[in-house]
Amino acid sequence: MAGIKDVAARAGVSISTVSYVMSGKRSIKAATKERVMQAARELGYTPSLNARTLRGEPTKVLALSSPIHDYTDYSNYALFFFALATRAKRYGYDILLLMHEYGDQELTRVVSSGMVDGILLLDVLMVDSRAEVAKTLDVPTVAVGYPSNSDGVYSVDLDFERMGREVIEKAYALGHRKILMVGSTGFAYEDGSNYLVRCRDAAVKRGADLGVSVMFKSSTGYGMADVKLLLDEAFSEEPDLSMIICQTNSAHIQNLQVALQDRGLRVPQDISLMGACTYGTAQSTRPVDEMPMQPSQVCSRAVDLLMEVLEGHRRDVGYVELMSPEYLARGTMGLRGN
Amino acid sequence: MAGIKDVAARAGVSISTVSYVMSGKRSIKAATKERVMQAARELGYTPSLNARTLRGEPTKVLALSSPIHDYTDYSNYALFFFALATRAKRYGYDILLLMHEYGDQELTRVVSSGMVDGILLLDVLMVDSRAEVAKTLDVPTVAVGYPSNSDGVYSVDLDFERMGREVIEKAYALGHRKILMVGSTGFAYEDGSNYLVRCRDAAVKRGADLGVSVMFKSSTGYGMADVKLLLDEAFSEEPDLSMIICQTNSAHIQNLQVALQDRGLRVPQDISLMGACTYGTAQSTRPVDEMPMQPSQVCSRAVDLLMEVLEGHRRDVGYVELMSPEYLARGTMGLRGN
DNA sequence: CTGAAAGCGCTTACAG
DNA sequence: CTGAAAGCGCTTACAG
Repeated sequence: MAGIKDVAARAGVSISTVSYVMSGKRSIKAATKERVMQAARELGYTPSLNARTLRGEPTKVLALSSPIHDYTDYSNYALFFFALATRAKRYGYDILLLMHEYGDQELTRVVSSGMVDGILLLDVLMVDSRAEVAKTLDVPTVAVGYPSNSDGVYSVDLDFERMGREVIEKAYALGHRKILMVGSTGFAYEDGSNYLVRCRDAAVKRGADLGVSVMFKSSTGYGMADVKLLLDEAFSEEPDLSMIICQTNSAHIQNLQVALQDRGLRVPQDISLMGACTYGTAQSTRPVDEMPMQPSQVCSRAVDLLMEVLEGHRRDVGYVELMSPEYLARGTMGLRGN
Repeated sequence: MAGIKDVAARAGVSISTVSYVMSGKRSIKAATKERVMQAARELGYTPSLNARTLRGEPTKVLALSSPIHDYTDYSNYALFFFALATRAKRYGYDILLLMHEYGDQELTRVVSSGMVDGILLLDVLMVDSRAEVAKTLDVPTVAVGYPSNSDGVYSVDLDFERMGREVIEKAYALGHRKILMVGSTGFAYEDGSNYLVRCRDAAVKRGADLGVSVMFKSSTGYGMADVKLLLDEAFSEEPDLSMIICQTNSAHIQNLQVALQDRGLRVPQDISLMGACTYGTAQSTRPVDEMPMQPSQVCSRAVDLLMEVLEGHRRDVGYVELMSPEYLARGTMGLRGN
C-alpha cells in the first residue's frame, strides 16, 4: 500500500504538496503537479480514508439497519437494498450492511466507533427501539417506514393508512360489504410491523365507517394447506364473503387463486381479489389488482432526504414524508355478484 | 463523541492507562480500573475504529461485491446477503455492500483507501475480471462461485458440474432419452454466469456420453406467454420430450406446470420435471424435484475460509473447494411413459 | 509557489 | 502499577 510519503519521495516534493495536488485546494506549478500525478499513478496511490476520517472528514458510509424477523420476507429485501445502495452511490456513499434481530447496540457501535455518517432504517416497527437509540447518536437517521415514535428520526414511507382506506373505498364502490383481509405470517402484527399494521387498521376503521365488515386473518403459512385451512375458517364464519385482500406475496396469492378455483369460485365474477402491501404480482401466472410497496421510489427519496440533512440543508428531525400509493388494475376486482 | 482524553480526564489518569484498561493488555490496579470503566460508561465511550485502523489494526469490515446484471434474480440475493452477513458477524465482521454492474474499480477503491480487510465475490462469471483485480490487491478475496481464472482468489461453490452430470444420470436411469433444459433469462449465458454455464455444459456433455439428447433453450421471460412459446418451440422441434429440467425459479416452474397441464400433459406420468440451480420450490403450490443452490451452506463456508486466511492459517491462493449438491425428491420425476 | 509542523484518537515500546 | 511520548497517514494553518 503506497502512502503519501512514498508519492512525495518519488516526486521529490513534500507530503503537503502531494496532498494539495490530490485535493486541488492550492494552485501548484504545472510541472510539479504533473510529477506528483505521475508518481501517484505509478504507485497506485489512494489517500487513506481512515486518516482523513480521523481528521473529522465524513466517512462516506451509511449504515443500513435491516432487522431479520421470523416473518421477514427475504425475497423482497434485495429490492430495498438495491434501491438504497444505488441511490447512495450516486452521492458517493457506500452502505454498511447490518443484519440483526434487534439492532440497537449495532447502531450505537458503528456510530460511536466512527464508521458511518448516517443511518437508514428498514423494516420499521410501530414502536421502534432503534428510533429511540437514534436520538442518542450524533449522526442523522432516516427511517424507511413510519414509526409512531418518529420524533428522533426522519421518516419516509408510502402512506399505508391511505392505502388501507382506499382499498376499502374501492371495495365499497363495487358493492362489497363482506371482506376477508389475509395477513402476513408470524408475529408481524404482534411485533407491530409498521406498514402492515397501519394499512390493516386503517382498512378496518374505514370499513366500520362505511358499514363494510372486514374480517382479518393472519396467515399460518403460504403453502397450499395453510391457504385452504384459512379459507375454510373464513367461509364458515362468513359465507357471504365477496372479496379478499392479501397483505402477502406472489406465491401466496398464487396458491389462493388455485384454492378459490377448487372451491368453484371464479375471480372476479364470484369473488374479487386484490393485493395490498405486496411487492408486485405482474410476473405471476395470474396477476392481481394491487396497491404495491414501491421500494424504488421510497428508497430513493429516503436517501435524498438523508443527503439533505448531511449537507446541512435541513435540521427538522421528526419530519415525516408520506408518499401516495398507486393502484394497479389487473382485472381481479369486480362488482359484487349475487 | 467522547474520546479517550475525556475518559482519562474524568478518571484522573493518563490516556495510556485508559487504553490499557479497555484492551486488558496490562494489569491495572482494581480501583483505577474501576474508575476508568465508570468514566467510560458515563461518557458512552467507544474507541474510534479509525484511529485503530490507522495504526494498522484490521477494520473488521468485509467488502461484498454484488454485481447487478439484467438477468439478476433479486429475489434470491437476500438469501446470500443474509447468510454471508450472519456468518461474518459471528467473527465480529461487518459487511460493506457494493452493488454495481462491474465492480473492478469499486474493489480497488475500497481496498486501497483501507476500508476493508477482505473481499467476498458474489455472482461470479466464468471469466471474472474481479478475480484479476483481486491479484493486485493486498487483501484476500473469496469467490462464492468458481471462475475459471481462479488463481488469484479462493473459491467456494457447489459442484455445479457434478450437479449437471447427476441430473442427466438420474434421467437416464429413469429411461429418459429426450430432455429439454430450460435456461435462465437474459444474457446470463452469454456473460458466462459461472454456475448456470457449468451445470448446463456438464449436463449436455454427460448426455452426449450416455446417448441422451439435451435440448437447451434459455428463457425470454418467466411469464405465462414466454413459457408457452418456449414449450411450443421445443415440442415442435422434438415431439418426444419426456423430461424438462429448469434452471429458473419458483414462479417460472409454477407457470410451466400450468402450461404443461394446458397441453394435457401430466407430471410425472407423461412428463418428468425437475429444477437444477433453483432456490427452493418447497413453498410452491406444486413443489418439484430439485437440486437447489444452497446459499446458507456455501456462504458459511466461504466466510469460514476467508477467516482462515485472515487469521494467517492458510496462504494457498487459488484454492478451490466444491461442495456436493443435494437431490430433493418431490415426486415430479418418473419413469418415461410411452 | 512550496515546505515544516501541529494535530486528529488511538496503541505500545520505553521509562520509571 | 502507571505515565510521557512516538507514530499510524493524512490535512491545513502558518511561514517563507
